[in-house]
Amino acid sequence: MSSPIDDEVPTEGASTDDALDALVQVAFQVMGVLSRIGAENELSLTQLRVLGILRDRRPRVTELAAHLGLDKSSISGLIDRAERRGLLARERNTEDRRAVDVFLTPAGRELTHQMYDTARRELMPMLDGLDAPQREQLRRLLWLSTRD
Amino acid sequence: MSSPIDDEVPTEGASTDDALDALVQVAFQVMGVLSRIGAENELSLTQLRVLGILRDRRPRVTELAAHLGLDKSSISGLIDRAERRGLLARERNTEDRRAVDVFLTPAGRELTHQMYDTARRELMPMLDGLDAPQREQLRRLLWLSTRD
DNA sequence: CCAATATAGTTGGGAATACGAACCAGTTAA
DNA sequence: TTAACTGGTTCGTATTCCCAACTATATTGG
Repeated sequence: MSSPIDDEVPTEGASTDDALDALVQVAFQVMGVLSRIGAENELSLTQLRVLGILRDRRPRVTELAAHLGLDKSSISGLIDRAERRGLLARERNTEDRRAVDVFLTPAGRELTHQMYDTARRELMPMLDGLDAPQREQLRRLLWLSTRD
Repeated sequence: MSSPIDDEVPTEGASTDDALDALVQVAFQVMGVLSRIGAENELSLTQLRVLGILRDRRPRVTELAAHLGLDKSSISGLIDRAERRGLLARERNTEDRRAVDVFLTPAGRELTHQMYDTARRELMPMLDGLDAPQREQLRRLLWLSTRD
């Protein structure tokens, strides 16, 4: 059993792996920043995400769960706590009265906006080494990655 | 604010924001993948990270905590459980006998390797839209971002 | 039209994560 | 050699997340 690292694939190999490595590194850094900003406002990363999703949506609980990749039972408590803090609210859906819509309150919208502003400021330095054309390039490259 | 004559200086706004947005999107996707791979092996994202860090290091507990941005008290239990599963081990540092070094067992190394292999395969599709030169470019751009 | 079935959300139990405070045990400084 | 400091663990608490069980509403088939 030798180390299976020795494969020398012509064009696919090293460049791709390194790009992925870099991507993972950056991903963790981004999470760190978002996590910290959340913590400063007594919000978990997941709650931060919830607020982010609600910025431009009014999903029902199940849709929210799907977005987050979580079980719907995990969402209830999450919503409870955020609702208790007045950041979001529930409302019974009128068409399907089993369903519950979730949406930001004005206070929640305000806080979300403020946090995402902070996030932008704090993430900015990560791109310090890039000039405008490089940023544009990065955006285009990453844009391709998220097209699903 | 829009002097259409010279597009040199004030291109800070939209391009940067969009690049950051894309970055955050991708970061969440990456986390999702890693998280799932961890879960398939009954490991939390944090534990996955611990194993990843131990691949090429033999830190003491405090160093590990610093790497993860966690309190050292959070690390003990984490190590306990992974140690109980035989994935890593502790050893009293001989120079400073208060300190405890943490390192992978062969089994832990094996599992880590296998998971990171899977991760590479699963993250690969994210770069599907990019050809080799673009990947190289991405790597270089992101590389700059992680230079701290 | 109504019983069987499916779906939406909540609740409760249990394991894991993370923090801070309190606590030993070793180390360094006064 | 005390006194102060540092490295790790333990304890108590809050949160997150899953699964299973449950209630309420919707849908379907006979």
